[in-house]
Amino acid sequence: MHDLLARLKHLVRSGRLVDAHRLFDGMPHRDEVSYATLFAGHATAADFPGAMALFSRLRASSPPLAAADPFVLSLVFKSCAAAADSRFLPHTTSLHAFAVRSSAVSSVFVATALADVYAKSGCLGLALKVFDEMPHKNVVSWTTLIASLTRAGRRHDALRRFSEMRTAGVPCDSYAYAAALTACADAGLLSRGREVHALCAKLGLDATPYVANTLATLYARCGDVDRALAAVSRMGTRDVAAWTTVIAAYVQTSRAKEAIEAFVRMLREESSNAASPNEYTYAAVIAACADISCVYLGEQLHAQAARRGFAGARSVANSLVTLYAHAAGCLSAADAVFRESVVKDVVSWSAIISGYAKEGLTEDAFALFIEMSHQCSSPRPNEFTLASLLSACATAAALDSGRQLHALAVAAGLEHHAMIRSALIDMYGKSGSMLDADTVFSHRVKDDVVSWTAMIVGHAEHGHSKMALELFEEMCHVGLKPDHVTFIGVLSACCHAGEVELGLRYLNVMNKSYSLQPAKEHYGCVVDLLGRAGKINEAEELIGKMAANERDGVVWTCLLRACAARGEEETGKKAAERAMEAEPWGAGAHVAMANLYASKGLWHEAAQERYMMKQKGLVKGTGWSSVTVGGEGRGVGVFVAGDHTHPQDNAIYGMLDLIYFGAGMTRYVPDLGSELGIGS
DNA sequence: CTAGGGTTAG
Repeated sequence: MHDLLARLKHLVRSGRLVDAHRLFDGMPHRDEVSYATLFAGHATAADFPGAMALFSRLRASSPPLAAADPFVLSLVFKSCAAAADSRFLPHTTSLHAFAVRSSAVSSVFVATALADVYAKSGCLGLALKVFDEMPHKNVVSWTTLIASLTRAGRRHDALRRFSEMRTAGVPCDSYAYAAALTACADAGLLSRGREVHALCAKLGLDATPYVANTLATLYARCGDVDRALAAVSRMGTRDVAAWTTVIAAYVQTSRAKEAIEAFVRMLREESSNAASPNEYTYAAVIAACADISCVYLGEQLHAQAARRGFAGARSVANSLVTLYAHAAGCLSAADAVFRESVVKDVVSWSAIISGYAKEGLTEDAFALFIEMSHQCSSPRPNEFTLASLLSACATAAALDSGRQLHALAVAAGLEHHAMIRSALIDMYGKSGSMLDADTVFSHRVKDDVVSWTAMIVGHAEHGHSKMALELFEEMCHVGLKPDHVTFIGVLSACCHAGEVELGLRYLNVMNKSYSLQPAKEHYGCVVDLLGRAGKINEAEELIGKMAANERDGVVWTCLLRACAARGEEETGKKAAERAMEAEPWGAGAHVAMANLYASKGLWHEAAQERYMMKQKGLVKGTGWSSVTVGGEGRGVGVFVAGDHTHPQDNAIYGMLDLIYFGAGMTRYVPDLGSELGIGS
């Protein structure tokens, strides 16, 4: 008999549940112990239906066995908690009732496991009730309570319970410290975390793998990579989680290169220290690739993860969708990974939605959102989902849809979220309603740089340059540090207002006072500003100050446009050449040159540019046509009609329509409107 | 034979 039980234990431990059942069925006698052993197998397999079937069998057994056995019940609950499926809630309720009737709840094991089930099924209220009714709580019960509160986002309550537990004199173990540290890490409470760190260091528990990893997570989330690495090095050998924590720490602090290097080192030491990357590791390192849009390496990691059988894991799939959705021109790859992934959560949906939103494919983004809402176990949209959709509305200037999303955000209780607030301001600003943007902005706590920036950009885009600049000064006055996006707004406000001196000063301030290195976008604004003011030489000089690899098609096209406006043929030609070098696929330089020639009445040269575009295959689509219109200062020279590749240009089509109608001309459908010198 | 913990993606 003992021999059979030992064999059963062995089979369960090695995960051979089917063999274990066969042995179990063949046993001459089955008692609570053999049942419990088998239940443990169902628990590790997260097989609640199997556990329930076995439980029914136990209750019907003859001679009768004690179904209320604490060993048995705690394992049934454990398998339910591991399955983490809210559909099992009715079963949990009846098992709870059974446990109460049979007084099994008085077992600290049963009650703790039951509370854990409720917490993991999203019924924190019921879980807390079970906890509070427990006559004796031990360190495991307290830890479960603390972890449940943390998972539900109630970190401060979790830490209160941690203090309560210590006051009650329950000695903490490494699990308890890890739970408290997780609460600190999630809430970003560095000082509280350091206190807990000191407590467990006194007991020497900071070297246990779980605690060390939690400490590393805490410090990494607070931006202190050095402390995170120090925490990990306290443990004997780095396990997978430790490596992953380190890699993730680099990713979270925007150090993608170091993250990738750490991963490479891990692979190199793989054979000697037996720590192989798992799905979380791949998810983290692919996220690093996504951050720096390194699709090439990301694809290799994709292949490697697939070979090792991790590509199907939800975390890896989500990282891959993010990688491909984030990089230009890989949306179909993102879509393929998304469609292939079996289990989709709110992160998967949000990632793919943001991919379509970023490409300006507003309708597809909304179609996906609707598809997500129609899923049978539809994930509730969260701040990431709504923010992506709001940015899609912003690019499409879709005010009505934006308003509906605003209502949705209010209904979901997300309107106060910083991410949502700034997305709303941006959407209202880009959709033409600064009044609504201002309402969102002024009714909330003004401590968020992104919201201020969205307001500044909004005012700048509306031509309210003075307001934009006043807002910027106010923002600095209240002690907020502008970032590089803020300066794009500031500089474009100067550009719209024609404030040459001011623009140059801000470009300088950016570097001197805020130690922000101006990027090509900033130079682009000022080049445009100088060009519009007719200071073509200064504009050219400024381009000379940029790093060579920063000089993209946009700055050259800015200069070219300025030349076109002033009829500066020589510099214009030079700029056009550079623009074509930087963006051989772009048609803008040809269009601008055609405009330049058209404005001088050089119709033949203008036509020549059009012909070159056709030669280069830059004009796609059927039935393309081009029309040359005589100048008269109406602003429009040459335009080309082709297929729409940039739906965000819709606003520009609209503006051009107006101009054309105003000039008594017929409507047209161009895709290169932005190159016609209209807009910024 | 029983209950709790760390690593990930938008």
